[in-house]
Amino acid sequence: MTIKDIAEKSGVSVSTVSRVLNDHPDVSEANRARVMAVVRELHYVPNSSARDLVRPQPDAIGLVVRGVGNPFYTAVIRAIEQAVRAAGYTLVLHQIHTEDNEVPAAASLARAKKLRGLILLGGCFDYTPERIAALDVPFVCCSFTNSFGTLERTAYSSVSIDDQAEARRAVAHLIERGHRRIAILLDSTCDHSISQLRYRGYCQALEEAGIPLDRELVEETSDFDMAAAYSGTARLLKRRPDLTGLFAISDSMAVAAMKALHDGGKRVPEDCSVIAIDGIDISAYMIPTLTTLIQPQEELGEKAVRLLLDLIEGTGENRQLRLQAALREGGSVRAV
Amino acid sequence: MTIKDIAEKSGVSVSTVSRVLNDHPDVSEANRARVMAVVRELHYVPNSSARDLVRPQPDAIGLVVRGVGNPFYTAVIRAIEQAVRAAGYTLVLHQIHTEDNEVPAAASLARAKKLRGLILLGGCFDYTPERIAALDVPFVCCSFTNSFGTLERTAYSSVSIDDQAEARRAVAHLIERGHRRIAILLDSTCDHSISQLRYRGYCQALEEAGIPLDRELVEETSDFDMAAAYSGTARLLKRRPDLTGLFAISDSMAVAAMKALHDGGKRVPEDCSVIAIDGIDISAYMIPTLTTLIQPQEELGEKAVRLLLDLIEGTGENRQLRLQAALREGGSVRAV
DNA sequence: ATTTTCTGCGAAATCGATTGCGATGGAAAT
DNA sequence: ATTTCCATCGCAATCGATTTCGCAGAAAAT
Repeated sequence: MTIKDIAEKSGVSVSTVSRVLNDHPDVSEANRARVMAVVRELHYVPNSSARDLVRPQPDAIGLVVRGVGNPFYTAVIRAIEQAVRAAGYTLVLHQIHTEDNEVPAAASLARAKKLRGLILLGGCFDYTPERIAALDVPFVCCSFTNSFGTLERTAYSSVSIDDQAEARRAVAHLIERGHRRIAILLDSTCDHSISQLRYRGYCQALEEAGIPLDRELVEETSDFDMAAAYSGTARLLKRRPDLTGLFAISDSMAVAAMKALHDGGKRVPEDCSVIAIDGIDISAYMIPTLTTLIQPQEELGEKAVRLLLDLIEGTGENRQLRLQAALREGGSVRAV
Repeated sequence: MTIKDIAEKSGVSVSTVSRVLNDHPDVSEANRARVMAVVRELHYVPNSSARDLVRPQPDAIGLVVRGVGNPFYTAVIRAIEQAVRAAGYTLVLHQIHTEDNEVPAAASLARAKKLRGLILLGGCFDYTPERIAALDVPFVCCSFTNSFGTLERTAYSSVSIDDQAEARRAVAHLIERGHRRIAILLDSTCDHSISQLRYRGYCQALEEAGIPLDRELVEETSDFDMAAAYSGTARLLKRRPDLTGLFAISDSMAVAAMKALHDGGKRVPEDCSVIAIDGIDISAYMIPTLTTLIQPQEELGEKAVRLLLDLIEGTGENRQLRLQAALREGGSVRAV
């Protein structure tokens, strides 16, 4: 059903129908009513492709998220959505899974929806410069590590915390309180990922304190979910029951770890301290409250949007922002 | 920049360019290379509106979620996405906020993206039949209560648990274990919502057990978040320190409540038992493990998609599915 | 009564692609 | 030397809307 059908059935020209549909003044009340009646009767909806062809489409930007499941992203997404809306854009959200490669997804998304720009949230960014160029759309990475390493800073925009530095800070926090046998819980779902950066921070903190790296204290789960974190911690505990501190690379992993410690007979923080990075809402309600480095989730989202808008409307210059996390001292860490 | 520009710059007709772009065989290697070179050089991307005008666009269905923040929806969304993809459709995700009215949002979404159908997830559905008709697109409600009451069962498709019955079951679980002073923690962000249905179930269970309703044991938080649940529980505790059981209408509220109980000097479950509904992942990692009625999250999503596909491709008949929740007995409930 | 001003309306151009069909040319077959 | 065939390519129609422009005819001004 097209506008022509409406025109015929209501005895006017397509122009008039179009005018009615777009609230143009140049149409009589009688015709307007007649056309509207037909439109309603036939449940006619204008073809948006045809419409967009003539009228420039409303500006939209896309958000590609890997694993909406992670509660950490929730607040970020919310902030992004608000900022995007405030700037007069529409947000199209696209979820991808870990198995997928997000480049094609992002590209097809951008193509299909005529997006002005893209925000890539939560994933790893190990693309070659060629693949980035192939995207051919302004984009910014949010909490999105580029571990490919070969990219210059001007190759893309990004906003995130300094993963390595913050991880170092978290581990140093434990070391300062006398811990020496500190385990790390990380996940290896994505090579060269945030996990790797935080692992480097862990190593760095140990090194600075003169503590040799003990591979037995490194537990790498195969999956980025709580069940894996739980069983990983259980294995860790069996291997090294003498550990006194645990650094989890995410709050949700820390939560699962605390449960595993508890079930394994370890009290937190009396027997083992736990620290993490993220600052998801629910971690404040753990018993004891999780000590963690809170990422500025709202700010991450807002800044990401700002960077993207700069790219789209402004200078078009790539920038890389590193925000600071804030330590929340809960009850999960104790000096030994 | 249009296909015509590409054609001119590479010295061929638009047809040839189009053929190159669409991998048609009827084009020489020389031309193909030349055109591709120009395309890359100019970073040309075909206008999808124009393309869609000629070629029918891939089928997409939309998912309108109120508050992606709620971790309960995560698994549902994942299941929906998978099912949608498996059926050969694309999923467009649209987040809305509690302040917004989701009807216009959904309608504009459907219109703008030419969606074949809509899934409304997690919200309340108090629309009049007229407003539903105005949507004019196949849709199904998933975990989406219709409390308007005036709608016949054939007016729309839906899938959810039987909120009232499951709430009754949860509260009965406490009553069977000897509890009589059972509080309920609910939220009133949305009138006539899931919260209301679960409240009815609470009342029903009490009534069946001959326990009079005590308004002091009913705590209605103003916001659907954990902070509100925490302070609500604190108020509750101050008002009625003699309570022995607590029914939270969601897992995340239960988590906050457990923290408030703990901070208020009540041990769970020794002093107060806690039960909830939802079954979010993290609730299994609480200490003690939260006793809850687990909603079949994957099944909810899968069934929702199935119902929608029936509407789109099949009989077009509206159906209403009620799935069963499964009791998980954690450590948060104890007999008195 | 004639001219001028509006109001409404329709014909047709336009947006940027895809594609059927016919034309062209050279290679192969006769 | 014709004829046939096949591989390429371009013309033009088409998709479904919006919008400019000009033309009617009624209303207002002269």
